[in-house]
Amino acid sequence: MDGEVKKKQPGEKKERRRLEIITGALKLFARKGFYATTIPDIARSIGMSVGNLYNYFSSKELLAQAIIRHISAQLGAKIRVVNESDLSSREKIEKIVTIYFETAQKEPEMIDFFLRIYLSNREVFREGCEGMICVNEFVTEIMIFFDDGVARGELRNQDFFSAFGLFMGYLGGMVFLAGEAILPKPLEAYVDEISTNIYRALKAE
Amino acid sequence: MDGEVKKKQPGEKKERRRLEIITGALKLFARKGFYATTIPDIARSIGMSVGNLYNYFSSKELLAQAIIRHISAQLGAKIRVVNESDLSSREKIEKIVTIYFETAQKEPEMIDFFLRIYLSNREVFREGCEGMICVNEFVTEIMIFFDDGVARGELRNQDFFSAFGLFMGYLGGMVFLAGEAILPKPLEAYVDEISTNIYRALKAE
Amino acid sequence: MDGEVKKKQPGEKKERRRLEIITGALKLFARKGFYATTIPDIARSIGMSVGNLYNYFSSKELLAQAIIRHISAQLGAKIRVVNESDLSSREKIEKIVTIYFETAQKEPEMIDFFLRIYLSNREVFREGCEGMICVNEFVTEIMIFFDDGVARGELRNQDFFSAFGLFMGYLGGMVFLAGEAILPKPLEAYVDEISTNIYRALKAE
Amino acid sequence: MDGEVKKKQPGEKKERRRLEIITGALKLFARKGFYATTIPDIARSIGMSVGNLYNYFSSKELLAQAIIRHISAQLGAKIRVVNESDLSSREKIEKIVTIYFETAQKEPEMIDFFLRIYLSNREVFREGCEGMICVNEFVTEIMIFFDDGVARGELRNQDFFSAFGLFMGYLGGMVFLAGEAILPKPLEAYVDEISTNIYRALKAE
DNA sequence: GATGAATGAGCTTTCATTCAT
DNA sequence: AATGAATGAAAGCTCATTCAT
Repeated sequence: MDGEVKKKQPGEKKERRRLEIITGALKLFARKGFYATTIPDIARSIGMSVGNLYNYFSSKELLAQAIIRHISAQLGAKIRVVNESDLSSREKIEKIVTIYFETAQKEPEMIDFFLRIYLSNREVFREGCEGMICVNEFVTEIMIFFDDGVARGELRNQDFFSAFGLFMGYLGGMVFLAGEAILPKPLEAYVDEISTNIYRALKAE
Repeated sequence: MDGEVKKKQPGEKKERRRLEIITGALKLFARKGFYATTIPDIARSIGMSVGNLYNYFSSKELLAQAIIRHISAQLGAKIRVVNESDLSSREKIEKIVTIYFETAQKEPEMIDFFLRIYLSNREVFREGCEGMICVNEFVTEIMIFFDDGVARGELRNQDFFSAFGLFMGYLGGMVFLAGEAILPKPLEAYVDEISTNIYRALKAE
Repeated sequence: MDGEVKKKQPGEKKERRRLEIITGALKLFARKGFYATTIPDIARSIGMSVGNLYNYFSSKELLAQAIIRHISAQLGAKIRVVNESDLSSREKIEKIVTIYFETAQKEPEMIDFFLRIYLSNREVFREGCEGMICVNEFVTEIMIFFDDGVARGELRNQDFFSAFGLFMGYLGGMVFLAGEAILPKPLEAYVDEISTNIYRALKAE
Repeated sequence: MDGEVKKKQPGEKKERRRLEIITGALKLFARKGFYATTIPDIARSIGMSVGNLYNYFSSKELLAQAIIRHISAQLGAKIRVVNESDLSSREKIEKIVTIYFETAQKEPEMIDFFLRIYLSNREVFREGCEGMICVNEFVTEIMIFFDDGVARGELRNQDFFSAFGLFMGYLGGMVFLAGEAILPKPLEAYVDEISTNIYRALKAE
């Protein structure tokens, strides 16, 4: 009478489909922008009908919001690993920069969506992603990294947002420049320089 | 110095009208985004007919490109003044940060357009603004600032783009956070902290 | 009286479900109109799946037609009681008016469906409810009332439809005005006046 | 300096186009219903592009509201002529019934729109036609007819809406029956009988 | 130069209906 | 009998752009 009843858990296969949509839409949005990507585009790219797509996400905006939550969770999880290690702040910075750039290299759509869709089309996220709630998991990990560093005496105690803006603005800026094919060297080649810059900016004393 | 023939310089009044369009469109684009702003919107906002507007800019994209060039020129000019002064690099950084934040405060549409329209809707600038040519004047001034600092031995010699990404990514990130009303303090209150962070990251030794 | 085999009577439980659908759909149609009511709406409102609903009614139109037949039967039955009484025509008119208004008050969806769905969306009833066959039971009772009155010498002998149009058009018009909250008095307050008007119009001499 | 300036009166030709749309849309709405008539249908029927139609009416609902106002004005004007004559109430009733039926015969779309679109799809008129304001001109004339009759002692003084419901419900009902091809005789053949019924119902004493 | 009516492709979204389970 | 995911045609509406005046 309590043997796990599998049936009727509202998802399972539906959850898989949902993820397919998110992944497919993410790619298109990142490549072409929010407005230049149409719902038929997305549906076609994953072999689903327009109507059915709407059974999963009842508007284009809601889909975009699900995507940013997805990205935030993915990136957050990767950084959590770093936070849970016992590296020094200097080493953690390098790890995080590496993670960010690797992601930008291997799954460019994730970072691109973040930079070009989420940060720029605020009207799309106004209702449903107030403040930073849709990006909460990611921000939280950066906050933990920073607080830990301060607690250990490795980083200067300053307004979190000042440090956050430096860290994320810098990385975002570099990925943008890379995307525009302006950088003379490949992104990875900058890891050391950038980590050093960030560390110098944030370190104690 | 006054013999110049006024009439028939290919523009003059036309040039004035052109600037009106740029200024009006800039405001609307920055406020509502590229796609949500319509040509009739723009025409109406400056009391001009759609048809006539097309006599000045033959497409919405070309108008947007003219705007970003305009912004780049404005910001570039402000930074040139700093570069031409004989302040130390540390002081110049503070000046530039102040200029950027003041602009964000007083003419938010300029920075907003840069962050939300130019950086994000790349498809709009793909043809006509390859690389950073439309933003050239601004980038050049930052480059001059950096090279001077290095030449004077005040800044570490490193890849320019690494320094540029730090500087502009950081400032852009902070303005974004301010725009989202996430910052606990007003933007100006961060000038010192941020300038310090940037200087520490870039300084020699 | 109890030997009847319960199982396998081609309906029984099926008949009960059918009625549930009719009642539920009636409410929604009357409230929101034919086109604004969706099949999923209806299914949800009675806790049935869309697929299964189609086992009972193979199209939205057929469902609407079943509903109007249902209403006609209900109203017809109520009027039959009046016809079978031995009241005078004057009294019968008053009874019928009262029944109509009471129904409009207590089960507004019945009258509303009649006025707003059946009378207006003729395209829905074009095939399947030609003429007045779907509303036959109701019309028949009005006809009986009229013929009786004429036979008894209480009502003037005239074209039935002229009398029918007066009777039903009048009542429908009043319910409409009531629904629009235009009437200064509650509907019941008009029973006497209206019955008098109808009687004067139809009475012999 | 005061010779009538024709230019720039906001309409003229535009007004003509507007009327074309109203007339064309009226026909389609009356024939197929509000929801079954599409904007492309309407545009095609008058040889205009969809986009341009929206320059005249910014929504389907607003178009429908313009139509009912148009109809009300037309019918109101016809009845006004009767009101301004010095016929007896009995004769006026006959005139009005004749006008109504003639209109139903010659321009059936006007009466049909009134009965099937305006009266039934209230949601369409909820915002913009509150109460009876869109149908004001017509109702006013009926009110004048009634008040005059009472003032002259020809009609019984009773609640106006009771009389209005009788008059208009009756006529509407008859046109409906005619439209359903249920009447054994042509509509005009009923004028006398109906006028008599109405007169008997309303007359003094 | 200036006007704004006109075009029409294209967008997001809806929904009756089907069908594999 | 029952489910609800899937389909896809079609709807209302928008807007960059053109062009006759």
